[in-house]
Amino acid sequence: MPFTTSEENYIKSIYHLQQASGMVNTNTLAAEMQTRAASVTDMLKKLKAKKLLQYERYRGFRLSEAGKKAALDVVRKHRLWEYFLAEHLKFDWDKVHPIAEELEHISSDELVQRLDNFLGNPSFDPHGDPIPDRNGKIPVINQLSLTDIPLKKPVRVSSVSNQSAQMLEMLKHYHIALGTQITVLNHFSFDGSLEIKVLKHSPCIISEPVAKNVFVHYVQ
Amino acid sequence: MPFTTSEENYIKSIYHLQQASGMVNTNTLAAEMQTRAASVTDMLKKLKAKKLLQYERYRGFRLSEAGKKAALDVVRKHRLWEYFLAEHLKFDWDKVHPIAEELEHISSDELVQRLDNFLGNPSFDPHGDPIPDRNGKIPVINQLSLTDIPLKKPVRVSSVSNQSAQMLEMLKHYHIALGTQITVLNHFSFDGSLEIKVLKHSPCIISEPVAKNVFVHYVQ
DNA sequence: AATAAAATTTAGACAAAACTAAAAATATTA
DNA sequence: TAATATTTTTAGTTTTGTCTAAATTTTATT
Repeated sequence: MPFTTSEENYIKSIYHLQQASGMVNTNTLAAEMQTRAASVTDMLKKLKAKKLLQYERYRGFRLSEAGKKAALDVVRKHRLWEYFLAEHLKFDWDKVHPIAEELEHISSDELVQRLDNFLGNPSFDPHGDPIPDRNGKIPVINQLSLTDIPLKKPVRVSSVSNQSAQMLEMLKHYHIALGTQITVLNHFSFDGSLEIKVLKHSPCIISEPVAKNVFVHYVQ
Repeated sequence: MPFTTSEENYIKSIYHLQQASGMVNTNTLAAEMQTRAASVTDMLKKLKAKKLLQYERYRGFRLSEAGKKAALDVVRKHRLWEYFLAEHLKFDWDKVHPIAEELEHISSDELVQRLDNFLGNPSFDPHGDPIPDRNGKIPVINQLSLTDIPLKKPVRVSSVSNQSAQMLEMLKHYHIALGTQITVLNHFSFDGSLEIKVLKHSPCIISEPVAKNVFVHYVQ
C-alpha cells in the first residue's frame, strides 16, 4: 500500500484536525487544505475504499487505525526532515516547514530509518513537536501552557502550538526559541497578559493569545 | 519556471542520451524512460513550447541552452543527494540511485545550496560521476578506461560508466570500489581480458567488457 | 523508383486530482 | 413545523501525463 502524495496530504490533515475535535467535517478539511469541499468529498471516497477512514456521507469522518498509522508515518517523516534541515543544514526553524512538506513524501522506508539513526533518534522536532517512532508511538512530555505557570517558577520552552509565520516572527522578536528559559513575573488580570523574564533579556509583556500557544515544562 | 517531475525526468534523460550521440530520437528516449513513443512525442511538444529543446517532427531533437541548464540542475541535485546517502547515511553505493531519483525533484534552491555546503562541496558522487556546480559547470578529471592503461602503472578507480546492479555486484566481487588502487599485470590479446592486481588482494582476471567500463586516473 | 519496413506522429481514450454549478441532505430559526 | 440557511454531495469539465491504434513520414531494399 503505497499512497499518492495527495492521499498522504489528506490523511495528514485529517489526523491533525481530529487530534482536537475527534470527528472531522468536509468544510473544515477543505479550509485546512485550501481546496474545495467537492474535492474533499472525491478524496474521502477513495480513502474510504482503501479502508483508511470511517465515513458516512453527510455525517463526518475520522481515520481508521490503518489511516492513523499512515498519518503517523507521514508526520514522522516530516518531523525528522525538519530536524535535519534545522540541525544539520542550519535553516532557521521558521523556514523548514515548506521544504519538509515536500521531503515527507519520499517513500523509502530504509531512508527514514537511516535518517532517524543519523540524527540520533530525536524525540522532538525544531518546533518541539514529538516525533513518532517507527511503530507510531509518540513520546510525551509534561508540558503546560505558559498561561498556567505559577509566578517565579523557571520553565523551559518545549513547543509552540501555533506555527504561523506571524507567530514565529513574534517569538523571534521576544527572543523566545525552543529551550529558552522563562520566568513569569506577573499576571495582569485586566487582559490576561503576562510579564515575563526571558533569560539574559529585560522583562517584557506578552499578550494572552501569544502566551496560550507557548508550551513549557519545569526546569528540573 | 518551475518544472514538473515528469518534465525534469524527460530533460534529464535527453541530457544523458545526447552526451553520447548529440541528436536524440524518439524511440531511444522512449526505451530509456520505459514509456511509449507516443508519450514522448506529447512531452516533446510541451518542452519545445517552453523553449527547452530544438525539435522538428520526425527529425530528432536536442536540448537548448536553457534545457541543458535545467538538466544540469537536476543532475546536480541527484548527485548531491547520492553523496549524502552514501557518505552520511551509509547506504551502499549500489542502493542510492532509486532514492536519489525521488529526492532530485525537491524544488528549494536554498536546500540544494545548503546541502552542497553541508557535504563540503564535493566534486564527485559515490559512483565517481562529476557534480555540476550551481552554474552548471562540471569538474573534469584526466581519466582513462582500464583497457587503455599501460602495464605496471598504478592507477586509482575514479568512476564506473555502467551502473547496472549486475555491474556493481561484479565489481563488489572483485573488491573494486571508487578509490581502489589497481595495477594491470597482463593484457591477453585472445579476448582482450586483463590480469589485474587489486591492492591487498591476489591477482585476478577481468573480461574486456567489464574493464572497458572501469575508469581510472594515474596515482600521482 | 517503387515498395516494404521502421520510426514517428496524430487521434481518441483514460485515470488522477482538481474545479464550478446545481442538487440534495441536514441544521437552524421564525 | 414550515421556511430558510448551511453543509455536503453529485454531475459534468479541465489539466497533466499516460496509453492504444491508426495514419503519416522517413529510411531501406529490391
